[in-house]
Amino acid sequence: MPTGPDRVDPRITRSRRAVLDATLAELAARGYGGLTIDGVATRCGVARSTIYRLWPDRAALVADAIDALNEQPPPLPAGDETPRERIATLVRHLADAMRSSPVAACLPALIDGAERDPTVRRLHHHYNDRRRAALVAAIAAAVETGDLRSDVDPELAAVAVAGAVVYRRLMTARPLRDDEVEPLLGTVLGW
Amino acid sequence: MPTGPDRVDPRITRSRRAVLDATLAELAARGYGGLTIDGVATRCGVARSTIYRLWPDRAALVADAIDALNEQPPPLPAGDETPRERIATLVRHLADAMRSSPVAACLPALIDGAERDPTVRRLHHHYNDRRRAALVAAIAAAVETGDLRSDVDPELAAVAVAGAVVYRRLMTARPLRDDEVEPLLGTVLGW
Amino acid sequence: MPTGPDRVDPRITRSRRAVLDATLAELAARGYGGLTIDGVATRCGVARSTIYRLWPDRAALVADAIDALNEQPPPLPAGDETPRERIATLVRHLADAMRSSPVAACLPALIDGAERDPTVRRLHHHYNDRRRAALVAAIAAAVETGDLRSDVDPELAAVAVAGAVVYRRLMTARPLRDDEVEPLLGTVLGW
Amino acid sequence: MPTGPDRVDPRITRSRRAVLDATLAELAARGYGGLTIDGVATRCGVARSTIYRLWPDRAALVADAIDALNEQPPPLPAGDETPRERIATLVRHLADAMRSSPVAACLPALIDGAERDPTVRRLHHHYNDRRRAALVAAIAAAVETGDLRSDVDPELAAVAVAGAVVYRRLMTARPLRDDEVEPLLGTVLGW
DNA sequence: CTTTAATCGAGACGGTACGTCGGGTCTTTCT
DNA sequence: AGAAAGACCCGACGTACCGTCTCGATTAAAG
Repeated sequence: MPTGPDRVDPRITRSRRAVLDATLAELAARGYGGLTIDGVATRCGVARSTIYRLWPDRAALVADAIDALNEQPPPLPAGDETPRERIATLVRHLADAMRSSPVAACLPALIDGAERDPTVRRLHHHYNDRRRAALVAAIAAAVETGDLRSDVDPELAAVAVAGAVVYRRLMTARPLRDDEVEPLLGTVLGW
Repeated sequence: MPTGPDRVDPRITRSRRAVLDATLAELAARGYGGLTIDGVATRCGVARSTIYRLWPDRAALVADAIDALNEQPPPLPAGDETPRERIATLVRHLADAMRSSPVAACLPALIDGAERDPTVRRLHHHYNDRRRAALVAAIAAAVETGDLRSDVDPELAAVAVAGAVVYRRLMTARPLRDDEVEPLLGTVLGW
Repeated sequence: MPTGPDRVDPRITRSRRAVLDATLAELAARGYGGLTIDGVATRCGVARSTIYRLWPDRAALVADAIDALNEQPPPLPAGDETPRERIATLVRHLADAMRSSPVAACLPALIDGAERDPTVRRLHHHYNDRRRAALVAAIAAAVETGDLRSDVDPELAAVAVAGAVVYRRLMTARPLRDDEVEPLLGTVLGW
Repeated sequence: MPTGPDRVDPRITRSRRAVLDATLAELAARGYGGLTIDGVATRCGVARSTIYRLWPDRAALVADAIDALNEQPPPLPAGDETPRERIATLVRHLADAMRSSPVAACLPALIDGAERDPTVRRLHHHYNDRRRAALVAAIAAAVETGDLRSDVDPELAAVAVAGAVVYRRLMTARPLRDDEVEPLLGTVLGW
């Protein structure tokens, strides 16, 4: 009987998916330090021993879950008309995410986890860099087309704009609303 | 008739101080969810029972420690010459803090704690609002004196600048260096 | 339909036995009021939580241990020749027990425990009644055969003889020696 | 310079008395292992520090209390007519004591304490020997006068009678009643 | 009387045990 | 052969006291 081409037991795939989802939910609900294998198992109705069979320890599980969280390709708003509109769209998208997406829900846990675990830190920084890149590109394009002053540093500008949105989510009681995006861009980019 | 002496046992003050310091250190080292009364007691060489005599539970201790953390008035650089210089000083100060201060060490824990505990949340937001106020005032003054365009919203501008510094600390591997402050202000405020 | 296998996890039986033994040892060493779950756990190298899983609290554990202590059927010397010899054997056996058996080691703890806890009291009295019954029967038999005066009350005679042995163990510095048994019977039963 | 008449601060005498009484009450209520300085202090309304000032530790306090307990000379029924009547009186007295006196209330505690603490043991045995002596003397007198067989060993007979009374108090649910004293003497001494 | 000195009540402190909860490892049983 | 169940050890929780200790506040004795 030939061994299949790396066939994986469907039960495993099923368990894997359920556990990862539950892990993200627990991460959002209890944070990095509050996450518990037992909590995850209870949430997804799987036995603890199953989790321990599939991941060596808590750290590996969390890392795997974060990976899964970020690999879900965010519905990138593609092919906008002008750089200016594209920037507005991207920031609005980010502001929206900071108010309701799974990533935002896990953000405090991610930040805390990044502080304690090198692997989490690497993932966290990596995915932020990737996400920021689109904004940097749009801003650079705007500089290119003359929509922005040429002395604008695209990287710093992107950090400022994204930073404002993140800051409002993490450091204040009021996340940035959609209608505050335009004033923000007006103030920061001089529009 | 003068108010009574209201003497407080010096042993209490001593214990209180030691425990709060240790709590902040543990918060920085293990995070909000990882903090443990046992850990705090061990770190400062105080008996667990002493901690429970002075605070009803973990939550109260953490809240108190955060309060103590913020009430140490940071050496505000006061009375600068021009608004412009004052802004630069404030931001440089913030960038510096994000690289080395106790507050920055505890920041991930604070963010995580704010997400889980309403009291921590209130404190966290309150102190951030207070700290940001100085920057807002300086920017408003710059608008007043014409150093900044009149269409600049001081609150949003402050959020963008502070947000950039915080973003670099929390979301990337490279906190903002001092020599990046000027380029940041150049880009965001058009200087 | 036969009763199910009713298998009990061998680990449980093992822990149970170890804990009960240690409890008796602690009872002998520290007494009823000095017994400590921590002490028992330490003595038998079992985790405290294991004890709490098997018994609801200290009282239940002690009661169970006392039960176990008494259920080990003492090697009753059975089927002696004459009632007279049987009485002597029984008393010698008791005197011996009062000098060295586990029961004697725990006796002060049992008496103290009986004074504080109704359950212990019930067990203590029950097992004493049971143990005394053999002596009462032998004395009654001796009365029957004319070996003892007919006005001897077997119950009181048994109490006097057993009482003497117990008294010497609990109230004096010198437990009754084997060679004192014959004189005791001579004096009390007129032999 | 002659030392004063060893005056002792009346506050001390007062505290001392109150504490010793409370100690005996606690011994009766909680036993030797359950006795607690705090319990004693609470019971007699004295501060813990006062107790610790007057006695070095728990052991000394207990020993002192036991001493006080036994030094209250029991109202010895003196000068009876015949040895036989005197014996009956003494045993009735003991039976009575085993049902209601402070000594009987503390007896389990004393037995337990004697097992753990050499000092308590010494006191316990000493006072029992003293109390038993009267009975031994009365029995010896009865032998002398021919009221008892000459082969009766007064010491063993006294132990048997006293032992019966003590046994019924400590090992059974029914302490010896007054009307059981005569049958007991009838059976044991052949009356 | 007032001063002086001791006793006293109060309670902070480092500990230890309580009984509870839950975490991660590993064994046993079931399907 | 898995997965589910759950026993095991460990450690933190918050509570209750214990015995040590340091305090001011009282109260007795001496001047």
